Amino acid sequence: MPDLDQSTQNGSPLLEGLTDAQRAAASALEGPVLVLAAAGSGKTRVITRRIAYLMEQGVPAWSILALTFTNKAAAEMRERIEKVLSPAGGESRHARGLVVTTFHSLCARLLRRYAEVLGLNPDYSIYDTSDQLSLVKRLIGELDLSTSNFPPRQVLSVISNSKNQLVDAEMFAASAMDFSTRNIAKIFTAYQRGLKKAGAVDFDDLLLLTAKLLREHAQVRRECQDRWQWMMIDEYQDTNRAQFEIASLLAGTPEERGAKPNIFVVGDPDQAIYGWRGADISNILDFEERFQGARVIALGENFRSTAPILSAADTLIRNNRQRKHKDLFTKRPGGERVTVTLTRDERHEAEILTDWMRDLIQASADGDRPMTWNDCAVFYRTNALSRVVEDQLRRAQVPYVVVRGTAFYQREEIKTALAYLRVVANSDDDVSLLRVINTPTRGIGKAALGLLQNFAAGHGLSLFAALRRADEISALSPRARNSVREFVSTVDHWNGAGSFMGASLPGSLRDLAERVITESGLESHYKAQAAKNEAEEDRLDNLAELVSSAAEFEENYDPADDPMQFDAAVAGVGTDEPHMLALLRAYLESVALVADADAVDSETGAVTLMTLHAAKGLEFPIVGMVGLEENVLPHSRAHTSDQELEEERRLCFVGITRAMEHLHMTAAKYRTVRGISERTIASRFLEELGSEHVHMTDRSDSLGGYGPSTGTGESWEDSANQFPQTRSISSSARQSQRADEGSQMAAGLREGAMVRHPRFGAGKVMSVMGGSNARAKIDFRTVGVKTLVLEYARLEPLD
DNA sequence: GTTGCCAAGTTTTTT
DNA sequence: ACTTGGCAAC
Repeated sequence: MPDLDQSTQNGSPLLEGLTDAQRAAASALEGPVLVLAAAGSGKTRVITRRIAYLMEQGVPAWSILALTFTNKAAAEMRERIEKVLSPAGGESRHARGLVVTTFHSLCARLLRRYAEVLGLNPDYSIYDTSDQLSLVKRLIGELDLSTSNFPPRQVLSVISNSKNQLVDAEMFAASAMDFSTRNIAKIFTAYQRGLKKAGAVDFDDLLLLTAKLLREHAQVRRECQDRWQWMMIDEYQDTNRAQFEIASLLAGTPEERGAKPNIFVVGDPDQAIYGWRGADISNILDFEERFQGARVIALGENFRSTAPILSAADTLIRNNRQRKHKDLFTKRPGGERVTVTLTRDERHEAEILTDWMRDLIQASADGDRPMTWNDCAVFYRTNALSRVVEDQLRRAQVPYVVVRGTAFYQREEIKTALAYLRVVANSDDDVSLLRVINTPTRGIGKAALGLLQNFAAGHGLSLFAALRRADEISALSPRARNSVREFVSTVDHWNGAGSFMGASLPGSLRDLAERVITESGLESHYKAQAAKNEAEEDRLDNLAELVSSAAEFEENYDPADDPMQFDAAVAGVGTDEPHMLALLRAYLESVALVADADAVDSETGAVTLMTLHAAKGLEFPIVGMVGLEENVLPHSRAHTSDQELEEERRLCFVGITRAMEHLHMTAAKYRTVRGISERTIASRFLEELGSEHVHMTDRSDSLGGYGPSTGTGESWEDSANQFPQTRSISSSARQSQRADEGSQMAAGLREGAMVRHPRFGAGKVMSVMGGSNARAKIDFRTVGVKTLVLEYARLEPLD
């Protein structure tokens, strides 16, 4: 371990520009440190500088491990570190080997590396919610239980909670007493057996199995501890029990280390919003107990928001009882009050926010800092609320982007194509195989499939192994037998019968993806569909987009980036394995672990729309929040306990504290839920903002003539005096003026402009279509005209 | 074996 | 409102 010179540290240029508290945190190098960082207090800055500073002090990059919650946050942090290390730009040599990643990715890699120790297939698939669901449904059937007594979703949620508490199927079964719980335990056990047989793990297993691996295998633990001498965890308040255990095991004990472990965690209890996913705020309290002698540093000063926004947030969060109060303060003077508006209905709500943003942008045009749509964001509690806002923005021709990173991968055609690839990587993966075996239909229907599944179960085989022995099933019709034979040989053709050594193997991941899509018949299937139904045309584009995503991944793939390449000597494992398989595996892993928040792109020139959860960690000068109503925020499902209600309040707090300069919160008097318009009740959180820093307006009766008339409910009457009536000044006159500009910004592209695509090369923009899935028709020199979904197409403008 | 229609449940947030 | 799953007709 390098000798850290404590005396010179404050002189490092890397610590310049930090406040005293920030500097204290960034330069607290050794031993356990807990940083309680209030919203907007510069915690990312502290972590970034600290890592850079460690390296400057001679700590090798590869001995540092930084954990974040989203890939996006990890990528950003890495970028910022590289910037700090070499401000002039250019390759930074220092950062090589530095691991900045998410808990889940780290675990995925650890499990890959030590698969053998756990008796796990190293080519394991990662099951997402829908894969889990289809497995559990099948098992409930096989166990002769009914899905109405055991709703698969609920069963899965019990299983997930259990795993997050580090309780595996065995332990769960041991403590299951009543009838229902015992049956759930049966399903749990069967589920784990099913996963194991399929060579698959779910999201929770990634954590649970890693915790097990580290706990039970001292050798593995030692290897990891030797490698990572310095650990950092961001958003620590959102770690669950399993993550705490993993962090704890990686950090080690003073006895194991011969010194206090260097673990540095940063969190804010007021921003804990993942309790429902098993996150446990007591991890913050337990930190000092587990890591004796931990230093605790508080960052209180806010550098993000104006005073009124901050005061409103502070006033709100004081309503949480289970909380240690810490002052939020800013030295920034001035700032306008927070706007709260009661609107007629959800369309009116979206309209008002749109006008508001447009007016702010206009007003700033002549100032020293002109704003653009890029500076605006709209947050909502549930994804369903985005639609109306989208509609309104589209009508007003305002460019916008919906942050939903997982949406692409959940489309039917993409899921199917990926299922094919998963079968190529791991033919034991029954859930994926079942998805593709008759998609598109190839004559292996219910009857044939039943026989094959029986045969598999009877011989203890995976389904694919049963397919290979289809000839032994006499009941199978010759026709089906033929289809099966053909299917098996197609798959064999793709993966060299599982060995990836066959002569006809495709040379690249892109080729493989392309071949799978055509040779599986998916392409012609969707082509036929598209000919019948225009709405299906997207699917072909999406499949093409998947191929480019694979191509892009391949281009950026560097096996040396794998955090498990401990060093050339230790890495031994896997050096002579087929490159193609490693690549495919890494690709499938990367698509399995995308998060919604990963799709945030600050360069689009568009308003950003996202859930409050996805907004964590971000900031925008102009923020709108919709749906400040009871049963929306706080959500109707969060009314059963104080804990849930307080989490909703923190969620609201997170939204407010994203705003730097302007904040507008709205509530609709009537909201259409599942087709029917319902009277709403204003969110209790609005009152809890206090009145001093808030400007409330009731516009629910303005522009009358639409929606039900007032007077039926008491809900708004109670607080009527808080919403003084004002006349709405429509800015629609200004709308058309900026409309053209807006739609072009949506794409960031103009017709006739030249762009570069990672795969297709240079091309000319023929036309641009805005909206939620903005597309552009582009004429490429190499491949001709293609329609691309801008969100996924990584186009670069060329001038 | 495949296709198309109707009924029912459904979504709170996400790795 | 919108998707999903089950069932009957082709």
